[in-house]
Amino acid sequence: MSNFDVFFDYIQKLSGIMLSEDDKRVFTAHLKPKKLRKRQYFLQEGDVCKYTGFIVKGSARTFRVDEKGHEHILKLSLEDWWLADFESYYHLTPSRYNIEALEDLELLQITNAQVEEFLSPIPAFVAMQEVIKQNYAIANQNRLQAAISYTAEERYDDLVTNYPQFLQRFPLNMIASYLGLSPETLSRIRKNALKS
Amino acid sequence: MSNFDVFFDYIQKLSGIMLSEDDKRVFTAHLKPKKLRKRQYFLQEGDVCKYTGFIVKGSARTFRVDEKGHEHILKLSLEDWWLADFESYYHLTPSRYNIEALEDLELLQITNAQVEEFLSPIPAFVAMQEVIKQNYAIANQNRLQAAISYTAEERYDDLVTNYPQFLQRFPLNMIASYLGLSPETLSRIRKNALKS
DNA sequence: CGTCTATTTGAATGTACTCAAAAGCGGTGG
DNA sequence: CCACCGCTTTTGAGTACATTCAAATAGACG
Repeated sequence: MSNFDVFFDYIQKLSGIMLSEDDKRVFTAHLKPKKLRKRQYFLQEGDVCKYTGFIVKGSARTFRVDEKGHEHILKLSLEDWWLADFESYYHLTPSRYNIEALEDLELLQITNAQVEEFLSPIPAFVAMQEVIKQNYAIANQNRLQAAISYTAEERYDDLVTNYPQFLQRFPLNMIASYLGLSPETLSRIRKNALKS
Repeated sequence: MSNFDVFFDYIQKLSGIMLSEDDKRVFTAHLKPKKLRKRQYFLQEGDVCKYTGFIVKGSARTFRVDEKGHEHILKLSLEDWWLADFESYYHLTPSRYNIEALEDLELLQITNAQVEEFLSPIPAFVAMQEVIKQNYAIANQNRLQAAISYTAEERYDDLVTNYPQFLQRFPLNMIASYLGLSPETLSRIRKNALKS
């Protein structure tokens, strides 16, 4: 199955609308396949995030570096997600974030201008966008809720329940940063969790 | 200026599209004015959030009660925001949140089904929704970033800078909960801030 | 096998929390 | 108009949880 077939499946499933051959030709004409090797950067702090990329294969992290030089992971991304700093992407402002491939990445990427011009006329694409934005808003709200009112241990349990695949795919120090914890604290939480 | 005029101004400004008299008639026909007194609930935990309400006047808080009986404020809302638990609203599932008026509220409310049927054909409304969802996603991402990687003091400074109106309108114990802090800690942070 | 990185463990520190109580403030009724 | 009541905010003391720093162990990769 080609990269585009993966994408066609995804959009049809999410939108509930079948794509015509014409639709598919529009996508193949404008979505640009791109490969990144592990540790390569999709976006660097200070640059404008011109593209959003659909992840066909691989994984990435979006992180910020604070004044003390500590990295904080805001987002971990896997297959079937769109990769971008959306603030920078929509507003075309310099990004405060870095996006780095954690595994070799295969993307289908496109600019917002191209989306507006070529993809927005396709109903399945518009419907897909709706669903994505809804899911994204809900997921963020839940994570925010967890960050504000849960203890470190509850946040970890939440991750184990809701995103078990993260533990398969990402090293623990990345998970720790994603949860807003030091690696040592996560290690101790996991040790305790074994007992119960 | 009537409640609807406030809304018409808002939607025209956000969408960049003028409303026709026909458009306005659709809105007045389907957006239902609703008043809530201070301390009344717009939504109770366990209920489905059937309506979203445009806030013409007043303020509200969205909060969760944990097992220990502690309240955690997820969102503080003022004029020109839409009030709802969007997870419950879109999926029609029971909500985990309560939404309570902190000041007398004047709303224009509507169900998602009505939006789909009557409002979605109006281009200005669709454009407005786009902008709102984008802003909401960006704001949530920034807050998440702050919650994960900022200290309590940095989060407070952030609020002072980005949402100074919150300090005018909400009591400090609400602000504390919104920042994920105990009221005592916020009090001490503010005392320290005076020195510098 | 050796090097580099990730993970775990230990000890000391720090930040924010809890509990308790005092002070401040606003509204209400006498 | 003032006294009282309820609620918010502040202050103090002790505690808990997570962090930092340092070092040891374990794993992955060439």
